[in-house]
Amino acid sequence: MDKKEKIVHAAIDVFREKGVEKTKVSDIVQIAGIAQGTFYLYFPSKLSVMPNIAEVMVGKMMEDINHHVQEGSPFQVQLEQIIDVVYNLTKEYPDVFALIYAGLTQTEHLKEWEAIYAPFYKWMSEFLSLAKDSEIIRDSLHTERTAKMIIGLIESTAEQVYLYDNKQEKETIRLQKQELVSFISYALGVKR
Amino acid sequence: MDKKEKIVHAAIDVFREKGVEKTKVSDIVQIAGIAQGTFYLYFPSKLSVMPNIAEVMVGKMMEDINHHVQEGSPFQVQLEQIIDVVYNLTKEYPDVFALIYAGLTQTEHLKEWEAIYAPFYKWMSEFLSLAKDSEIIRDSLHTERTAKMIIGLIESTAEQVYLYDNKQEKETIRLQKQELVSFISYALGVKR
Amino acid sequence: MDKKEKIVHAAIDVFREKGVEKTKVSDIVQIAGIAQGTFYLYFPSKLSVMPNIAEVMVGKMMEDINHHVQEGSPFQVQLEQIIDVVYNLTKEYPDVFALIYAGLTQTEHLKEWEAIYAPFYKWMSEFLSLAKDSEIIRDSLHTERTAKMIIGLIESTAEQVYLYDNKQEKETIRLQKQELVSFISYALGVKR
Amino acid sequence: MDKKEKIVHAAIDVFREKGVEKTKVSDIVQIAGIAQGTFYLYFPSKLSVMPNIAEVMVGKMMEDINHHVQEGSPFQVQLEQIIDVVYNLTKEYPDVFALIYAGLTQTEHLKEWEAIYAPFYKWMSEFLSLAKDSEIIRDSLHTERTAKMIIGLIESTAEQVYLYDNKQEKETIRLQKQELVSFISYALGVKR
DNA sequence: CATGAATGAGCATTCATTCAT
DNA sequence: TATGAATGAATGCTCATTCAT
Repeated sequence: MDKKEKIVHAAIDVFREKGVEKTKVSDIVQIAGIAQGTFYLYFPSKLSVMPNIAEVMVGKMMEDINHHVQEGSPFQVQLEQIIDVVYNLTKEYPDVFALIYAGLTQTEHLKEWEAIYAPFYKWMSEFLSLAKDSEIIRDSLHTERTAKMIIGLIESTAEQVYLYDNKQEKETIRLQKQELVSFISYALGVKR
Repeated sequence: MDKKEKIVHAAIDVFREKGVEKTKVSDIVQIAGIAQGTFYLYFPSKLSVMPNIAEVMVGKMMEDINHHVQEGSPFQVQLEQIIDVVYNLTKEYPDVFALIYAGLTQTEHLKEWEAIYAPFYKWMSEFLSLAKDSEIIRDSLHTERTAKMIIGLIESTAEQVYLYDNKQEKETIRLQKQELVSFISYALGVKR
Repeated sequence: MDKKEKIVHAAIDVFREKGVEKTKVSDIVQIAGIAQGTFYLYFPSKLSVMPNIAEVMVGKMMEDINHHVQEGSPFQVQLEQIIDVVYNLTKEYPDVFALIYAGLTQTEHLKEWEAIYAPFYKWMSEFLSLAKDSEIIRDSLHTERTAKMIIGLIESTAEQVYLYDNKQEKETIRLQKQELVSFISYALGVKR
Repeated sequence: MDKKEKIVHAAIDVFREKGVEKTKVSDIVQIAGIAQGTFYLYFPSKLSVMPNIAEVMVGKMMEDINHHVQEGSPFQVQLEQIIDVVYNLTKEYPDVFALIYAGLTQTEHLKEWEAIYAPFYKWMSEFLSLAKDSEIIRDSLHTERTAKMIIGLIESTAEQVYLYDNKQEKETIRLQKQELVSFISYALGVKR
């Protein structure tokens, strides 16, 4: 792992623990095990690490998707698998996405968000296209637009469950997921 | 308007203009027209104003909903009106919601979020209940859970449109909204 | 107890607990159970309470002396009783004398110290005079000067025992006191 | 002279001139010729410099003792020389000792006092031991305990002379010293 | 490339003091 | 007299950034 990667991963850890505002560059370099000055060889400022963090997180997301969503499975099952991936990542990194969001908001990097999220959007679009071609979902939907909606929907519910609500019970989460699968299935007009 | 309100409204203005991180307490008190020390009589820190800002924003939201959503109108029209309200608020305060979100994440106030958002959740639940009772939407959905989903969905798409995508064209936004109405209508199993 | 007395006693408590520098006027008024503004009706500043505190402490000292030193007892016994009084007060208020000292140093009130301590000096002078007249102690000593020395000596050893040395054992303290009695007795040329 | 030493010496100067309470960290760093932030690399706060100041002062004391107390001289003469050293230092730094005392009281460093003063205590103990072995002073005294007493006694009289009493006349001081020499000589049972 | 001691502008925060009630 | 909310000057302290090694 090179120095740059070390910094990014250290930043994720520290941001998670202390929040963006309270994190000092000195905290990051300490965890990264490098010198204070070295940080500035790779990043011009604390917040400029954000896009790289986002990239890492989206990378994780895509990796998990590729690992856990089985192309052969029925559409609804794949949908559940996608939801599981997003929920699990949100659970594991309860606030990193919020953090990225916050961090990006505070800089001029917001525009990069689209580009960073592009792989996930693209994957979802293709997933929907495939289903549309196979006539599994309704023909009237616009795959790109719908892809973004679904991703936003899954993420926002995941956050509601793992961030806002004070630690819900397993059963509640299961019900919530089921409701979400139904909601999306109906929305897509899945033919059973 | 008492001092506390003055601070909250000044904070909204300054946060919008400069972002949370770059805002100094001195900026806020200057706009609020009070002394530096007075701020600390009401709030222990800059970020602790966040929950109150959130309250104000949700208040605005509920007010707009009550003004613009006509109870007599057909379900789909009301749905469009709700979406318009959320989109317009997001457009008017493009980053305040992001800010609240970010600000809350950075403090321990995240748990208050649920309570602050409660009025909106409740309104939406009742809106769905009514429609369910009138057999306008499918009977199988759970109104509370679905209410949260719809709110999360509308907000996340609104943010995608007004925050991430570099200022979209009007036409694109219109299409996006239409797609959203369809998506939700299908999801709810609206009987036409 | 009138307001002024309340302030002085509250100040003693708070100074002991937090030290002079870290004590806020607001702490004092809170303990005194009066309003912030009321403080300034009686004292112009935090440090100006010091001389009154000193007075209270010297008052306590004189009171204890009058209670515990028996005029009829042999000289050495009375000496031990004096030492006990000073030691016990130092033990009970381990740092108040240091505090007064510190507080006085920081203002222009140092000169008042002499006046405040005067009763104790006077009492000790007379105690020595009496003993000198009765030919219990050597005739060559100057009672005023020696009085101050003895007081300084007893106080400094008391502080060494109760402030600096990390909480000594009872036995050590007893030995120390005995040594002190001997020391002073020799110094005064006590005839046995 | 390294940065830390610079800070300590600057602090002594500023504390002497303005008193502890009125001294700002910015005053110290200005005299020390370093940056504000640098101060905090070496000391966590203004008062935490105190133990180091104490060390410097005790260092000065020992140096003067070694210079001015002649081992060959008669016991009484050496005693006078010790008293002169303490008096002169107290005169030269009329409030630094008070300051240290005050400063230590206000922090948690009081316990360090013993360690810092140790060299002086040790020197005095040995001085007494030697005199005891040579049968110059009475055999019944405990050297360590008596050493502390004598040091406390000399210091407290010096402070009475140079701090409390409003600038005494030379003659008064001479008499006071003489009285002190007598007092100690009797106390030690010096054989003439 | 890497370091980490030093910097000092910048800001949050405090708290003695006031004054309208 | 008594109050305590409001004040804002004063200051401690932080921490991103630099640069000589």
